[in-house]
Amino acid sequence: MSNPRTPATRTSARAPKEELSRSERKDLTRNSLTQAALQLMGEGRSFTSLGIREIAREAGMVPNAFYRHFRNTDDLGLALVEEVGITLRRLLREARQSGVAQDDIVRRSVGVYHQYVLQNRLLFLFISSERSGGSRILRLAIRNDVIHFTNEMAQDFRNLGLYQDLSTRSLQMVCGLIVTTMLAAAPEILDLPPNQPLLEAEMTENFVQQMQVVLLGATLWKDKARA
Amino acid sequence: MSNPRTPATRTSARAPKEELSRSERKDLTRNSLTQAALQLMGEGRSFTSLGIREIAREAGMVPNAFYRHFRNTDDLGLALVEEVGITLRRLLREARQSGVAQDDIVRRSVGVYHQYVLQNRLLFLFISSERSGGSRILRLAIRNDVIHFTNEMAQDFRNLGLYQDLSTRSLQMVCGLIVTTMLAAAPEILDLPPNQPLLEAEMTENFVQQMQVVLLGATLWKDKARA
DNA sequence: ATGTATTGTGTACGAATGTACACTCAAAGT
DNA sequence: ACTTTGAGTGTACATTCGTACACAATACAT
Repeated sequence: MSNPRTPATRTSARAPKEELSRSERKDLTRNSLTQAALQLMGEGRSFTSLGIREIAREAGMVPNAFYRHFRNTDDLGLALVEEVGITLRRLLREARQSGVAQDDIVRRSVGVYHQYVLQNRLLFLFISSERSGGSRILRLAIRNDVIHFTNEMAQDFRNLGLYQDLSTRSLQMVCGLIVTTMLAAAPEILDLPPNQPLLEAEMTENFVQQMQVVLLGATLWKDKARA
Repeated sequence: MSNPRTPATRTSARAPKEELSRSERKDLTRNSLTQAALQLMGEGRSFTSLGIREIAREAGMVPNAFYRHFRNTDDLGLALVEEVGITLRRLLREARQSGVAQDDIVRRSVGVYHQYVLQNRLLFLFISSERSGGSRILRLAIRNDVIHFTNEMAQDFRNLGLYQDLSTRSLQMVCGLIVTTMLAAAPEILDLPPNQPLLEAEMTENFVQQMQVVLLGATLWKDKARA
């Protein structure tokens, strides 16, 4: 009982509470770092203003542990951009599934998008801020993801037989317009005070109409007229 | 010559080099503070990451002098937003003057806008970053300026007799779409590497076509169809 | 001409930051 | 069973930050 060199009941913070492999545990803490960064941005901080100590503190670990996962904050930012890519891809997948051959497609899609933005609040906040934010590296990386997203959307339109008389180039151009409008709507959705159905309806209606204008223009777009 | 208490040739940094009234000089240094903040943002910093010392240093003054002009960095941010309002207003004015009753209006307007963004590089950088940036106060203030800008554009359309069959509400909706597209183009314009006429032409062409799609949709928009 | 208000300076201090170095200890490899 | 590895800890230090206070010097009001 009275062991001379009692190492018992160590109050170690990294107690192996669950049975997980080393790399699994590493992935977990790494994730908690990225989530901590997102959380801080959700509290009104911009990414470039985040500090290593701050992020580590929010993630509940000692500052130095940060370096076991990222070389610096920009490195963490790139990890977040990866999550952006995944999230946008998932959005497209969900949109694909949620039926497209209905009347009132636009209003339905806008609703789906609205919900998706709210459900992925922090990530869309990150996208919106950093898409034209301070770090050039992140900016370009996000822009790249958005381009991919746009092109996949164009491909989906193709697969669905929509706007068949548009060239691929023009289809991408139109999808770019749609995506721009979508992304511009995100910060407004996120800034909307909750439980204000009137404001929300007004914003949504405006958004729907803008989409309809774009699609109306697209149906009448003549590729031939181009030089 | 050998004056005992020689105060001569003081190396005072605030030497009254020119004949200016006090308030004029104050305005000048205040301006140099806001410009210093813009300059720092131009070097890849986000607004919320700027510090008082940093801004003052860039402006070539001692940290404490900052407080003679602004209570904190957010206060300076609001001053920048004011400049945003003025700049956008000026853009509309220039657009108004640069002839509207021409063929190829869109391409011409896009060119004017492109030039304007480049000429006001730092300010558009500020708008783009902070329109969905970290500080809620700045975000909403900028959003307000953009709404005003949009409505003035709609009014201009009215005055020019364009889109006469659109209700004011719909005209504003369309102008919102145009402004969204314009502002989304700004960061791409600013990130474009210089002396790459091919890339630039491609981007411009895309932008022009998107505008044309929007305007095409607008001409065919039927208000009556709305409930 | 004299006094006052205001703009900018100099010094100072506590708090926070990035990161280097040495450490612990459990998991993985042998 | 042992060694090695690597995630996380603890301490430390130079640097930077925001801001308080006293001060200097000049423009303005009287």
